[in-house]
Amino acid sequence: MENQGNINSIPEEKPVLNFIEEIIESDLQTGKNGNRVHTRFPPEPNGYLHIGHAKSICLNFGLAKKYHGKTNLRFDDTNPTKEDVEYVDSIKEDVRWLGFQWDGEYFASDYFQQLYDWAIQLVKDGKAYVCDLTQEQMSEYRGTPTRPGKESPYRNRSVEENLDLFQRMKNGEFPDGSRVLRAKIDMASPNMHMRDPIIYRILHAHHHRTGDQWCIYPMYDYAHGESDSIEKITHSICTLEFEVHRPLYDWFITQLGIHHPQQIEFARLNLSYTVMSKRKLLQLVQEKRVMGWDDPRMPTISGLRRRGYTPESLRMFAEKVGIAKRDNVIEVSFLEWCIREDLNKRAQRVMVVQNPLKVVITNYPEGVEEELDAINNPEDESMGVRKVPFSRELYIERDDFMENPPKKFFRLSPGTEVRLRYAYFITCQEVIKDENGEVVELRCTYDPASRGGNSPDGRKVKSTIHWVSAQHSLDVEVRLFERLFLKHDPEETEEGEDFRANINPDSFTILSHCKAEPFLKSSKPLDHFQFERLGYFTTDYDSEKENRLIFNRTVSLKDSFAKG
RNA sequence: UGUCCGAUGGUGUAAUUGGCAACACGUCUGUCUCUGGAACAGAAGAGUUCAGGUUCGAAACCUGAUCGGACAACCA
Repeated sequence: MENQGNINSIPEEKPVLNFIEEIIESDLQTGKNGNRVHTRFPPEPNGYLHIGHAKSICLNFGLAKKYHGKTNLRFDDTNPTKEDVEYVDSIKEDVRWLGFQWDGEYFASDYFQQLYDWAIQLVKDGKAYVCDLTQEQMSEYRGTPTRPGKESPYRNRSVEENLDLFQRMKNGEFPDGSRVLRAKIDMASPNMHMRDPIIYRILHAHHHRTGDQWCIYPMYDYAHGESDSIEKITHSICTLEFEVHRPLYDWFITQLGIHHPQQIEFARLNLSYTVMSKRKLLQLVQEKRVMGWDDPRMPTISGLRRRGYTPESLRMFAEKVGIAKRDNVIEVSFLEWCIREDLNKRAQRVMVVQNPLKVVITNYPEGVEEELDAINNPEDESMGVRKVPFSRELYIERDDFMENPPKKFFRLSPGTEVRLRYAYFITCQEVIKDENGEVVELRCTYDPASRGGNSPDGRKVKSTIHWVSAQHSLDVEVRLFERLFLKHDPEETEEGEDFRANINPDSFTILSHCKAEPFLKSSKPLDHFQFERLGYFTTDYDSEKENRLIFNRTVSLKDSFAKG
């Protein structure tokens, strides 16, 4: 680097702007919205939020924060047949948990009256009409992307007739599906969405907020832009598939002559090996193939939370994947890197043995116990130390012993000396087996002078292993989850393959013979730990319900899913 | 046989709008450590989908192609 060493020539840190920030900054410069930035996060309450929504949440709230603006939370509840209050509650909880606080909280249903009045205005202006075509006829008349559509025979009804019919639609005089209100635009438009799109449909359905007050409901395209406009949103950010809808978004607002937010599209998040379709996730829940929306295998925010992901890690992930218009597929390993990065700095270390092997220290006095100091987090001294009990009988990890070790194996084997972390050097003297030849116990000797983990003679050991004192140990249950859809990369899923193939309520590994430090007794749901050498774990909600300690593995210490 | 979008190391995003293609993750090498694929130090890796054109100069502008995506729900 030519600038090295010369402090004066170090270039100023250039802020890296994504294309949306560029639009906002340019609007700010021209004073387009009176220097206001107002975004919104507009989920439909028809399911739980997933990691893809997290990207959108971080974007919208992040932008508002960066430009000292505001962000609304708006529920796009225009289809009562799919929506429910359970979902609005979960959405609020998830957004809050992610660390964001919205300025306004609204529902599209708050605007039903205004939307209706505007529809009347469109009818009066001759820009909307009631159409009696059946669904089949309408799709026939609509044409195809390569062939223009043709006009509905009802297209030229008089304003009076339209007004009358629309009011009677509203009054519940017609059955579902019998008529719709359509915008009068252009049946020959190359953009299918401009071929006289439907504005209102008849739906005699109970709405979770407005009850039975309405039996006609606005379509997304009609309700969304207007809702943005009512809330004086400046930048309406959505995903790429709505790009084709933008002309329609603009059309309604222009016809109505109301505040005009700018719709900006960005590429949605795709995660390798992960199914993110709400419809499919709902299917898993309904078929009870998972414990619920918050099953630790689910890519939902609540599932990730229960699995031990932190808001910080998700925010870091969202920031690092960036914002662009190009389709992308992010490796799940990258998400896992983010959570390791975060947890490495803050997770309390604790020794847990997943597959215990008994070790007896033959030269350690019986009936004696002592407490040794263990560091809570080598990455963060301020987390302090704790006491770990030590006694004559211990458990170590079965994998940490090999009777006939290969060359690179430095852990315990007959005759070798290793360090018990924070404790003593021990040497394996004898291997005890059962009648099947299985190793059931090790007899070792310890060096009393190596207390704390170092020998005064400066002798080195090749390895340090973790352990727990048998009599003090806690029995805990550990759940190991795979990624949700291990073999199904959305890119590679073959046609006809069932994405639910290996998802079952109990299709994860439960280790029920784990031995842990007594320290864990006080752990509460969603506490984060690093079980030394084994990975990051979090206490499951079920611990309280079932009155025993259950831990979910958030992620292993290493990337066991590395490409290959 | 339509319209609209997009294409930059293995991955994801940049490139002050025409001026030496940068950052992060991953990969590799080394050091260190009382867990560790942690930490620390270093290296390799793209000439920007292709073919033309404009220009002193193109990832960027123009033309044509190729590949990928979106759009034909009374869903959002």
